[in-house]
Amino acid sequence: MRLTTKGRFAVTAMIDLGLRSTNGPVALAAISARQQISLSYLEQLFGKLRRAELVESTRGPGGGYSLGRAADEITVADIITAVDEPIDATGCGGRENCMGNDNGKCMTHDLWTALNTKMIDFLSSISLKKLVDEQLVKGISVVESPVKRAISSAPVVKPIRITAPNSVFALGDAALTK
Amino acid sequence: MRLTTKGRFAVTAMIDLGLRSTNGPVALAAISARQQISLSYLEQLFGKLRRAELVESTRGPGGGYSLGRAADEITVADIITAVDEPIDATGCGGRENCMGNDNGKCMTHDLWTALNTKMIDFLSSISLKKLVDEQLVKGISVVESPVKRAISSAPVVKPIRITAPNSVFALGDAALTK
DNA sequence: TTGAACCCGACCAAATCACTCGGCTTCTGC
DNA sequence: GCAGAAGCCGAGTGATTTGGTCGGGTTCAA
Repeated sequence: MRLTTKGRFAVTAMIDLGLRSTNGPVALAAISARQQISLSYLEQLFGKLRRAELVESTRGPGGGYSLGRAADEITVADIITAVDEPIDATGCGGRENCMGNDNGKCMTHDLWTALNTKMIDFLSSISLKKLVDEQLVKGISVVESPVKRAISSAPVVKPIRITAPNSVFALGDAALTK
Repeated sequence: MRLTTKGRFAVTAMIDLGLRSTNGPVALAAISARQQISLSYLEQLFGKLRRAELVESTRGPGGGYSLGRAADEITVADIITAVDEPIDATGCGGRENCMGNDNGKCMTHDLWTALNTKMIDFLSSISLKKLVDEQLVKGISVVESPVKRAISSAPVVKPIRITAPNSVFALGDAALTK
């Protein structure tokens, strides 16, 4: 499991979906507009999320995506592993033939799978529902999006795109060690 | 904070260092051989670790690296942020001018810094000492490396290099949801 | 003064990221 | 029954990161 902005986009989009999927499917175009994520990129991410059965799609007009199962049965780990699909990276190929040093099997193997497991456990302990509820508490208005203003001829606001630095989990204001 | 193999290499190397730094500094060449990490790459990583004061260097023959402070005062978060130096990535530039949607400030900001903080807290709760002790319990032999065999004319075993898939925290055998 | 070790910057191939484009399929509503 | 809204899909792309090499330093013990 890697942690990049890719995963962050996915989690963000899933929360947006979780917030609004109570009445019918949500169109990617809406999420794209709200979260400032490119539509085509969202399509790619949701393709993976759908294959992982975290979301379901409804085609045709009025269609969109809905959650594949209850929000409290989807974890952050699910989402991130779905879009990042890492497959394998124990460092030593996979089998314990990673010798070449003194002790039989390489340290890296055991060590990293241990830390790995901890991370997975942790991210698995955070459900989508939890994150959605946190957003609701913060007073986000989930009003049925007032998409009235100039139905098709809006100036479309320039995609600005902040040359997104793709590091994830950047340090916030809370002074860490550094 | 990103989580990539870079961070994994750094953590692995630091544990190797923690395991053996009881008697004098440890040479990068030794870590390179044991952990199968390229020497020059290690030099880059340790350059950053040194600048973050997580390790100290001793130059000249017999030199090497030692821990910059006690192993229980170095956390995994310290190590990863030292080598990955992410600077910023709240998605919305940094200030709360990330509007363009209905509600004043974008959801992404609060949301991700929240998750971010959780991750930092978690990784900050794991000390290097903890990881080192875990390795010791597993019966790793930290015998003073028997580097006697053919002092300089060894066949050097081919660097194999498993075309390392650089995903980090790959899923172990423990069946996750997927 | 040799040589073991760290130090440093330039450079590189491959992969990944974030994204675009263009064309398609499916389905609703008129 | 067809226009169009939506999802679906694959190819391509520039920028960045990864993981690494190379070549030269500097420092210092023996």
